[in-house]
Amino acid sequence: MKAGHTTIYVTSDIGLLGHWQKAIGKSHALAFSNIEDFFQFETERTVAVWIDLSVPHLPSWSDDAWRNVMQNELLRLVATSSNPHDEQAMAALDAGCVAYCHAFSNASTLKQVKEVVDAGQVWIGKSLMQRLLQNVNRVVKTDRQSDIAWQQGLTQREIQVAILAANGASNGAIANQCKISERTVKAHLSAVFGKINITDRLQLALRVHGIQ
Amino acid sequence: MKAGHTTIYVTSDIGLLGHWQKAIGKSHALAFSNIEDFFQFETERTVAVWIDLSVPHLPSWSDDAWRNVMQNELLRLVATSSNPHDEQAMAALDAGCVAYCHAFSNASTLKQVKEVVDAGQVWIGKSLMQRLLQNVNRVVKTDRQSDIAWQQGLTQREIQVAILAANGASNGAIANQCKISERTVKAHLSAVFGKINITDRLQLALRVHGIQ
DNA sequence: GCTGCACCTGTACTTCAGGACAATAGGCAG
DNA sequence: CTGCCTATTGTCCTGAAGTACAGGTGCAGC
Repeated sequence: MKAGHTTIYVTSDIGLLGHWQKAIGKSHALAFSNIEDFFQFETERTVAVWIDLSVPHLPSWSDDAWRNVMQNELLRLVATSSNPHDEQAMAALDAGCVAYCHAFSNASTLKQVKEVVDAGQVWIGKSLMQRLLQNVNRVVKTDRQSDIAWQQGLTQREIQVAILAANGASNGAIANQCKISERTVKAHLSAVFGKINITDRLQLALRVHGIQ
Repeated sequence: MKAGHTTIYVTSDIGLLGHWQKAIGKSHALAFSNIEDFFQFETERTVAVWIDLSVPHLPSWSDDAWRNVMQNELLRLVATSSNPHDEQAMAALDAGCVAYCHAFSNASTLKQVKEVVDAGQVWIGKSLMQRLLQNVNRVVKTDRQSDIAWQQGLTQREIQVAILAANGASNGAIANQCKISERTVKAHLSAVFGKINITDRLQLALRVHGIQ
């Protein structure tokens, strides 16, 4: 096995350190038991940094200490947690970490993470990936769903008129656009109001645009 | 090197097939040059399927053919593209693929993808990861920004009244809640309308809630 | 002390939204 | 054929929204 990058382990858990050294490697590796020591560290070559997020006095990801670390092109951070959950993972990755995994993952998984990180890529688990994709979809789907939820039971014409009204068009403007009389517009809107149980076009706008 | 899972290559590009066979392996591997043949395939053991998204007649991800494939626990799909971009990647991953990479990635990268997939994890590149995280953040950040943009130049009271009005409260209701007269509510709203150059509370609602 | 600003209130008026009551016409299923 | 639904339009009326004009208070800065 080739030397790979220098590795730094940051943990105050002596058992975890042993686990890492066994799985990932001991040579070319440094170990820090507190985060301040790591922040002092300087390097001239690429370094993979394995951080146990349980380490004491870990600053917030928005802290300046992290900003400096993340701006250093030579440092690649691997966040690990003994109690992993998606929020923590997303925060870590968003801050700039290139991997997130269970601190006590089995040796082959840890080795794999190391290889992926050494190759300049990122590593995340399956469940986290699904979570991320869900978020992407939610942006689209919530929009799409609120475009259809309120329409239940409405006729095509009613929907058309409702959308225009919900976007700020006056009855007269809607009448012009739909080539019908203003009276008819009122009729359609009244029908809509009754069906979805509201009383005016502002409520309609809130429904149509998915507010409340 | 251990046998790993069976591998299936789906591509009509003979050069790509050679590249894959060289990088990932030829033994325990099948090759299909068209997608229909793959859809016919049945297995009793876990199979990693490398799909060249340039293959002809590739159905949409929402197609029933894919639904069957994705529901099969034994099949792990690796999507590859000769012209990769984030939209395609997200669509593929969302559909259920467990990896997405450049079809002609170098041998070590392809091998790494294989290992990650064999380990039951997912593999994505760095830029795509950042894209996913951006989406997560956008959900929060856009909401927050549209909460302040329209407030420029308004007094505290005006903002308070505007928010209530934008959420559907009548002038009378706002008056009660703010312990002021209905006339004053009108005055505040008129001031707001003038300052942000609109004419009625529905426009206000659209602005406040970041529509248009 | 004057000035500007935020905040508050009143009367009067115009405009528009929405409800009540009513009617006509075409399409479609039983 | 008849009842039901959709779409259309009409008039009358009420009430809310918004504007115009006019005026009150308290507070901070010059």
